[in-house]
Amino acid sequence: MSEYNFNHIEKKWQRFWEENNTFKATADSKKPKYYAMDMFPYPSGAGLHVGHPLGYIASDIVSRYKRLQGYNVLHPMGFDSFGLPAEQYAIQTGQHPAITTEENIQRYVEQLKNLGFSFDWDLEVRTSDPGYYKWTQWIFMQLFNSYYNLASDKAAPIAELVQEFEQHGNAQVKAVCDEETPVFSAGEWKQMDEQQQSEMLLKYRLTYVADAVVNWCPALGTVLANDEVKDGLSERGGYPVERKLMRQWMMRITAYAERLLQGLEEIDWPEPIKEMQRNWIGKSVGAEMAFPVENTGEKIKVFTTRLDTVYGATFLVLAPEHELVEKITTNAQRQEVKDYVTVAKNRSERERMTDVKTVSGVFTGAYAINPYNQERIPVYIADYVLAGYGTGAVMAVPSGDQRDWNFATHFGLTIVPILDAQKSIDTQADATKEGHYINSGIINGLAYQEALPVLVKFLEEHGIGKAKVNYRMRDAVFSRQRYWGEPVPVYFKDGIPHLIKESELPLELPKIDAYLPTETGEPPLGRAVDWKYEDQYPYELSTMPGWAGSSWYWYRYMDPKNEEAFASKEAINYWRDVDLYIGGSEHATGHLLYSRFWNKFLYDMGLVVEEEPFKKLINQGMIQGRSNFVYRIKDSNTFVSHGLKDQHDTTALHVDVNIVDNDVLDLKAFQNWRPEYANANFILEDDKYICGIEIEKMSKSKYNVVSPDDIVERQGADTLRMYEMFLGPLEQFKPWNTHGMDGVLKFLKRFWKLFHDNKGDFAVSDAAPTAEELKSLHKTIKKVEEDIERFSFNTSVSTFMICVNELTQLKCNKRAILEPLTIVLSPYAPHIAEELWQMLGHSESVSFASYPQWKEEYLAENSFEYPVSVNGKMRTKISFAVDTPREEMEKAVVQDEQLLKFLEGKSPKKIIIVPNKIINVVV
RNA sequence: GCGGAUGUGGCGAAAUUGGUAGACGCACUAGACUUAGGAUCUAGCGCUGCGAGGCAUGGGGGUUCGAGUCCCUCCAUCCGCACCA
Repeated sequence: MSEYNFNHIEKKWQRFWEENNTFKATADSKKPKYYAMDMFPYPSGAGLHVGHPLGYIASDIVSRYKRLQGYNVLHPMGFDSFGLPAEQYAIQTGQHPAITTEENIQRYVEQLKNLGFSFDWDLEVRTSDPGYYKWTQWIFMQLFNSYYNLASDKAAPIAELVQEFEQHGNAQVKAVCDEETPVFSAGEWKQMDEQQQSEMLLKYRLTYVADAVVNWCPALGTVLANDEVKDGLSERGGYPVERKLMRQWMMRITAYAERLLQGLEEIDWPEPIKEMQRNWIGKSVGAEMAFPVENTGEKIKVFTTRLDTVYGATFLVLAPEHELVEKITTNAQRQEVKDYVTVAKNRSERERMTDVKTVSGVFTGAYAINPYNQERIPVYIADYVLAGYGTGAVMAVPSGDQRDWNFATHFGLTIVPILDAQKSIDTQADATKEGHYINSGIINGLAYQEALPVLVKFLEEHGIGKAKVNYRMRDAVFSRQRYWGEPVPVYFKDGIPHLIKESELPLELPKIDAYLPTETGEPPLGRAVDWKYEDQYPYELSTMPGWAGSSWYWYRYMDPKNEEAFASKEAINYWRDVDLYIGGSEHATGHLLYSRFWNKFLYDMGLVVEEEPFKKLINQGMIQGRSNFVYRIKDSNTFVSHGLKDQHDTTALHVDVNIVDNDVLDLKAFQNWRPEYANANFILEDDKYICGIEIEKMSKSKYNVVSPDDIVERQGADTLRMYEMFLGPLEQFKPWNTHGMDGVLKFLKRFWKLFHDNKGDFAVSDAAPTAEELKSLHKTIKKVEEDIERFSFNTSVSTFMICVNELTQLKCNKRAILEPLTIVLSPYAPHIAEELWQMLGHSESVSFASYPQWKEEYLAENSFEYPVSVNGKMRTKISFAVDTPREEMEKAVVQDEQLLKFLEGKSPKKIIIVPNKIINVVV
């Protein structure tokens, strides 16, 4: 073989790896572990496009590198195979989603194998596999059987709680539970019947059924989680979403709010993602206090982060949905309030969000009493107060809050200044905390820091409130009215949910005749015939959301075939957590938060050993599509080239990027593309049809999808891998662009050529390498090591190119240089590396070679040239051995003849030596 | 509005703790070879100037012997959150 025949080489080694199980990972190794994982894909019908492998290539490079470094590497791949598209397809065609899913996975696996990833395919998992979702259901059962104990600050078995109830009631219990949970004694507990006890326990369980206001999407026929709704539209499909009260399974993620927040401090994640999670959790520290309502005996609870402004509170505002609205409204105001509430309820989330400028609200007729100064203040309702946040009521301080100021100004309410340093509050509010309080009773003359404890003490002494931490995050809705998801392992007896027995897992999806809701509006599972627990009790008919299966899958990879546990103790103790997790940032508040929640729960249960699942996270940027356009002159079949389009009235149309080369349209191919274009005419510029371009998301409908298969066929997988890395920093978003791919292929050809003589025969020399050759090699090794350690893969590719350019110049074909270079290159271009490694006489895979370390002796023997500046001006250069001590260098510098010329007789004041960089002399 | 990021040639980009800005690749120009190919090799390629040199990292200011990098300020683009009390 004389030419670099990548097609032949790549097929050969992919087969070799598969047949030899080269990348098998087992937990019993004596080596240190490294767990590199990608976010597993949803296997869509469109197959992979060139954007998908970007993150996989990066994690594969790290995996191969870590193997060379002597680590036992776990590098698996699997499929998040429950999901909407397969179900939508099933609705249209009647084909079972399992069949579609299976076909799509086959295609994905084939495409992934073509790219030469070092996955251990024996570990593949699929969330829709009953052997897998058995354990998703099992974890659900553990959550159902647990509550959150605030005393120990961790989850605990519900059985312990029941025991406590039997002995002492719930007075001593410190647990996360529903707001309205009443206090009861042991006696009262025992008096309750089974149904009442069950209802009570549901208030404590980490997963529970409750009537909740949910995001209902009529078009999709299901509820959606908050993170699946963007701007009032569904993330998938972009359908409108409405608020609806429904009985749903919920996950008590709020119990973990504080730990989810604190945990962010320990993990090496990109700051934007951490910030998004902090934002989502939305912690705010403040106080909760009750305002009594005049003549009613009712109290309005408010939450505030600015208790210090309480003397400036001149009115209260309730959310229109607040439960007290009905009770406190006076007869005189009743009609007006009713009208306002109706209007507010009928406004969609979306309208409410877009219309934030308009001030609206209604007086209830009621007055509350400010407990600090006994002032009588009016109570309003307004939709700028949200029912779902805090207590659904606020104390309004118009001098310190702009929205309150706007409201007060609009309705002519009193504005009381409370700080002496406050700017004029005639035109706007001033939210600063500077100065000393005025008009403020017990805190007059104090500053913010001194005032707060005084106010909190007052609250507590009078029993009207307390300091409180509030979180924006709500419990997660866990039900989906869908077929293609995990069945919830629950049946109902007299309306009370019961878990099925563990031995009965998995509860498999029943067969149904159509994948649509029933006539009575029940979820598709309601169509299953004879699907009853013990032939009499109805099962839960909703299924789990998409995030259920992906919230623990990294444990299943450790031990995917285990039928006794979700993973064995040994496997979990060995692999522990994911060292490197690569995936898109779109999962910031969904998958990544839910996974951390479930992991913390499993940790509390003693089932796993690390509290945080993903130690290091990298978000790879999306590769965008580069769409091409043709311009059709209106009402004609004539297409005008991009440069001339402004002379005509045209319509821009997407054209398949595969029939465009370098923005030049292949006219023949275009005429054959679609029947209606067969007789198309063209107006050309310079004899060419130039297409317009736009950067968009890669998608079928935009005809800008580039499949990796074609690239692999034409330029090879190694070229594609290196090129995707070369394109720029991993985290960055960048358009797909084939210009430059030739440069990478050229590099691989040159590397191949170094091992071959003029006739194209394999030829390496055993001669000893020269210093120059060694320097080139070691520079490369050092740089590539550093690059991989800091996930800067694009610069490595440049380093390889420089090295091969240098060696080509030196005509170096020496084994002592090329052999280590092959090893270093192998994570990036594994196929060509294996081929050359074999030619060099090795029988095992290059992955088993040990990584060549930067050699101490080499450093000591070789010198480094320091540029020397005098007062910032570059003057000369002096060479030193790499590890020369600083004092020696300083001595040598002042004696250097070249330098003395520039010092002009003056002696240096200061000599600054930056290691390996520069020497700076200050006169 | 709040929070986060980014801004360097014709293009993708590099510069790791402040230390010779533009490595490497693409495109482009000139040349060599030739079985004419979308192959290979050589040289050039930020702006300006004949030249030595001067000017350049979104704009302005500062710290420093020295700033793409640090500080202040303004501008632009992208992303996230958004009546959160």
